[in-house]
Amino acid sequence: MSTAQHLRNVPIFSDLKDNDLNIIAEKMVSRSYEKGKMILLEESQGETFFIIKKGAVKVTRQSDDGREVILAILGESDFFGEMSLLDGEGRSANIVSNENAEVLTLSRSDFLDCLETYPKIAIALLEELAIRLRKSDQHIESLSLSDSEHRIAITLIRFAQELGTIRKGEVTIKNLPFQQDIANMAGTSRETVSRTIKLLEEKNLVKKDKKDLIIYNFDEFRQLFS
Amino acid sequence: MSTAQHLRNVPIFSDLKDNDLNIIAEKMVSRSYEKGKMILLEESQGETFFIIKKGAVKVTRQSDDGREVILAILGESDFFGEMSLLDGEGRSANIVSNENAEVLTLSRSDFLDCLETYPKIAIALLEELAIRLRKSDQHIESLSLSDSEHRIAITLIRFAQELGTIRKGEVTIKNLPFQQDIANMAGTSRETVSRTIKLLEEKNLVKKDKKDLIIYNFDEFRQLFS
DNA sequence: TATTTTCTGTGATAATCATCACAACCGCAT
DNA sequence: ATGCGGTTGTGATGATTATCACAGAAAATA
Repeated sequence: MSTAQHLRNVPIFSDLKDNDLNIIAEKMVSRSYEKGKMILLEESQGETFFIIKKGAVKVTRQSDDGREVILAILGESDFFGEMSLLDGEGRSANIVSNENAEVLTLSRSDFLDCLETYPKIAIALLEELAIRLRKSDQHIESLSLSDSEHRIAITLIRFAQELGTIRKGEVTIKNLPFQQDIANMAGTSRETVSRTIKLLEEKNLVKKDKKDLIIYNFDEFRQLFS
Repeated sequence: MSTAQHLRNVPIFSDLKDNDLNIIAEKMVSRSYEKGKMILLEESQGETFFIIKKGAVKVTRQSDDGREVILAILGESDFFGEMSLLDGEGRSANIVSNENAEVLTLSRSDFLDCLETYPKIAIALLEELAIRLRKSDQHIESLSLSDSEHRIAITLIRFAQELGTIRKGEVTIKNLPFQQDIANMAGTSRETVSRTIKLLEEKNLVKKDKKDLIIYNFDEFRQLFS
């Protein structure tokens, strides 16, 4: 698939004419990272905008004592790196490739040019940031007031919405992330994730199937936990 | 002070020429709310953009069982309401006036017109949203990995940065919010806030002075807790 | 000023959950 | 197959912190 075709799938570029898309596509450079590599380091200068062509990345923050908080997991056609380009601050999060990943990159100046040249991109980007803020707010709410069962359930709902496939009300999350990653998103411990998923299975709300997780009745599940 | 003069202090408008500022100012309507009134209700349709002229508001989310999470406290020259205007989703948070407050409002269509007409506003707004996302990320990190002492300290740091005045390394937070509000931001209980602040006093890190809180050495304090 | 309401301090108790420790399991390379 | 690194399941234990209960302080209202 051509670079322009990839861009077509990215919400912030999808409004553009083919012509303009090609112009931008030419400025982009493709790179790839193997699983577990750090793509962006906390505190380094932000000079690049990234779009995920293939694979997935974790957006994390790390505490002094080495514990990791996962802010989000991004997949194909998601983008990152825009924050420090926009506000000029250094990076505030690390980005680690979660699988082998291919990305398209755009330099700081080309990115900012885009915003000036195509106001539609700026507006689409505003929309996307608004959506992310909303998700952050929900995340904060869940961390603030729920017990671990709720927090884990809400994390599963997030995965279902982003990685899941629906079939008659039943959602299958293919390739559920490791318990440790779920724990780092839910603000709890790995062991508690293990015990809680078992509990949810005993309540007949979910079922594990090898690497996948099935939520029997997604609407009911959401009702119960959010 | 005229409406245009107020706008001048708002980051996203500060780049504009006087002329353009006046045009926008004319479209704005002033309203006031007494303390404790709900300005915006969760789940209602978002049709207005607000700028705080005077006073302060709480941005909150409420759980089914009535507990409240405070996402942010906004003060003069801050704005809100942009999120549902941008992504078209319903409100995701409540806004409650924390003191008697006066706001300037702009209708949905006037706001969107502004973005189209003045790309600078769109870019400045992007910057502001990036800053907010960064704060959210920090908030999420602190809720995920700290114990209550750290979470409360970090909440105090947030207040210091937004409401505090510095004097030779010593920050005074005038009119510290109620313990219950601090607890709702830090994701803990009111009693724990009481005990923790006492603890911080015993460690000679802070001092209460009537309604104010003094952090003796702000840099050291930040070092210790973030 | 008196009175009511709201906010704060503090003990006692119980619930939740992190942590440690280790066995079992899985996928993968030899 | 056999072994090995990474992942998961599960018990026991203790620490942290929420909750309840109420007294005292401060602020708002009459």
